[in-house]
Amino acid sequence: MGVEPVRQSRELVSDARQIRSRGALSRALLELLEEQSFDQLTIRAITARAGTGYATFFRHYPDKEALLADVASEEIAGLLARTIPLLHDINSLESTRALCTYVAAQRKLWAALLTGGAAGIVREEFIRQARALDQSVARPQFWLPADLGVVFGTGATIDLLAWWLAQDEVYEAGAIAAILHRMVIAPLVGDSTLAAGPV
Amino acid sequence: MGVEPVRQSRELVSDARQIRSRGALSRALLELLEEQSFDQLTIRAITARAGTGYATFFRHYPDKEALLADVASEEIAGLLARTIPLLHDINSLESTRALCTYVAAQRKLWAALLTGGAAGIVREEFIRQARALDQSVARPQFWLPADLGVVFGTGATIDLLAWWLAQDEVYEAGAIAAILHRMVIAPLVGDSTLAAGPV
Amino acid sequence: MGVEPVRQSRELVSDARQIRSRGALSRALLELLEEQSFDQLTIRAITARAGTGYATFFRHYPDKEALLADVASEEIAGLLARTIPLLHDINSLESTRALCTYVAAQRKLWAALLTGGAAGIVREEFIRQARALDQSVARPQFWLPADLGVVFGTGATIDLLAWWLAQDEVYEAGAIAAILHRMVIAPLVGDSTLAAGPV
Amino acid sequence: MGVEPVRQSRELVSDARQIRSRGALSRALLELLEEQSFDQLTIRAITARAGTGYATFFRHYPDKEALLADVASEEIAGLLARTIPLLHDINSLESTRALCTYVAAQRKLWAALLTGGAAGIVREEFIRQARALDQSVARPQFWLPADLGVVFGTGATIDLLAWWLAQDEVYEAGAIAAILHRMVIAPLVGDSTLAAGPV
DNA sequence: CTCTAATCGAGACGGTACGTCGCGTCTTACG
DNA sequence: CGTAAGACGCGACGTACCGTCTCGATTAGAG
Repeated sequence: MGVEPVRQSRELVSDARQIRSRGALSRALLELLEEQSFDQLTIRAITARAGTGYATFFRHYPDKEALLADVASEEIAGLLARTIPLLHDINSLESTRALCTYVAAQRKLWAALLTGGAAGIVREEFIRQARALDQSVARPQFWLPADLGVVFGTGATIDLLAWWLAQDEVYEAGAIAAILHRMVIAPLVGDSTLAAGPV
Repeated sequence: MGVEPVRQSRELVSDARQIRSRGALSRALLELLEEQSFDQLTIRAITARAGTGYATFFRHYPDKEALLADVASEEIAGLLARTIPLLHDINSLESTRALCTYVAAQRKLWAALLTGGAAGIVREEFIRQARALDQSVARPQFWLPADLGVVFGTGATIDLLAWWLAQDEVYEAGAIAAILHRMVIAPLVGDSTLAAGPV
Repeated sequence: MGVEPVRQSRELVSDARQIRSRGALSRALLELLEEQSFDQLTIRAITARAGTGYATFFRHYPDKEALLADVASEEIAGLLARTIPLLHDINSLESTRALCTYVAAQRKLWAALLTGGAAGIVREEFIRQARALDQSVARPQFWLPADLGVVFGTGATIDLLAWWLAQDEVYEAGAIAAILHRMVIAPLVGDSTLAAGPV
Repeated sequence: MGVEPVRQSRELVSDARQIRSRGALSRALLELLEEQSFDQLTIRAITARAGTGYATFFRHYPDKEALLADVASEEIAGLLARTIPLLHDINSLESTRALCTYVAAQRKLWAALLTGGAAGIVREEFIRQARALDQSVARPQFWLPADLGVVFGTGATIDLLAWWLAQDEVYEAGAIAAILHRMVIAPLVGDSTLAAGPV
């Protein structure tokens, strides 16, 4: 009877109506996150903003968190995949600059995710995913516990990017990359030359 | 009628019963935060755990957040007061060690606040208070925006302490202080000797 | 677009598929009425039982009630046409026996209608139709309001038949006819001989 | 937490607020039953009419049926207690008249219960309760199955009373009692004199 | 025997009532 | 007569079913 199992993945949906509904809900969520915190955000408010029926929400997602995950999870994975390698690159400063440029290219999305009402949740999801990756890749220093390295590196990077995206006067990606590298990446990889030198 | 204006501050309370109720509620909150997230914590659960009447809660606090603030706000201010000066001390490593020792002395409280269900809120409150302090004191480097310095320094310190308190095998305060200094404090104050050298 | 006007009457349908769908829905309704009440019966359950698509239901009937009416209305009219004349027959006992024999011949159908989950609705439809007939035919006694005679006669007859059909050990049609005649028909037509005498 | 067990019985309630709420809900139910059927009656509509909050309904009754039972169950038992003895009284006509007078005295209540939207349910509850009573008391005739006697007697009596209460021009209790006695009671007890004679 | 239009299944959708839960206010009965 | 216990109005929750709608995929029956 009232089965209607929730579709798991975004791409497996072909029906045009479903695509429309999901798009509307995602857009509504990002819009509302600019105004209020994720916790005090109502599913009713999301569906109202999206222009869909209330029950339609549950035909796609079991709860608010699932919608956020659908919006953010892959983006987070994508960004993480570009962050972890920073620690091994020969020229880590150049790579850091590439990372910032990538974020700047999707500035609107990342501003919503990192400075909006879901910032805390997105931040935790970042760290959760980072910890789940093979930690051996993230062990740059013998005196630093690997897990702490991951938590510190990921958290500090997110904080720095979030601060950047929250500014009205836009710093250039290069400037932020320099700071990010000097404050976070270099201490992790032990790149003393750059860490100590001028920018 | 049902006027009963809520008492604003903790010290203005003299009645023995009020002190008892507030203590019970605070203790109940900290206990419950070890089990579940702050958001999904109900006032009914807090009062049940505290052994007080449901309505009694509202005679002391307007809502959950107020109770948390009452428990955490001053502690946060106290810890912050010990953190900011790190950036100006001649011997910042020594000061960092003092900070970690202080936290270790109140390990139970800080574990509840920094690793429990309210961790996110407490973290944000830390940063909020830090930003509100005179930022001039926190400008160690010309190439680093002052506000970003505060956000980065505070956030990274909290993350590091939270990670430490979440470990079962207890690292010594000195070891953590060394890491904290090398990863966060030194880069902020430009203490290149320590930052670059081995530990 | 979605015009597809609902067919009003049963006989105007020629397409084999429509006949099949309607038959399946009718059968499903009667089956389900043996298990639960008409009210708590959902259209989804009917179509599932019938093996038809959900929307197909609405291509034939505007709502649940219409399906029930399609199944029951003509049967009710047919039975009523055999009941009313009882009141004028010379030999009313013989006619009553004929009525019961007729019901027994369609026992399965009438058991579903009179003892199943739609019993109340079918009963009211009986009385509604009986009242709509010319009431002059039903005025056997000067001291009895005609409308009351119809209501009493129809209602009591239905109740008696329903009780009969609900019994596991099957009373013979003749025995029920005797009781029906003695308790309902005779008092209505003033047949004092039979009403007062022993059976 | 959300315990608040529903109070079972009407009299065990002492709190003035509960009494007020229950009264308002009962009154609202009876009012609305004059306008529409019980099934299509919404709990929201009942609470709206009663002027209470929606959730308050469930603090007193688990569902619509329970409210109806609270309103009707004892009244039904009371009326039944006056109906069954009719079959044994020496002077059954006199007793029948007393029954009708009793109903007339509470005309408003019984009109709501027997002619309103819950008529079918109330009727079934009448028969259910009657069947549950010791059936030996209701066996007046050897040729009539006891259970059928109960069903017929109760059902026919209710129908007759319902018809009476539905009339605008009010028949006198005595006139209805005469008809009820002649059509239902006399045939059941075999009182041939009255059944055949004039009124 | 084909081909065209009616009918079908499947099920997403906007609605709305359900019954539950927690909030914060206000009343009551009890100690 | 002050306080705990808890009833209340409110509103969001997640579920179920309604009746409408759009999709192809058959499949009948007219030509």
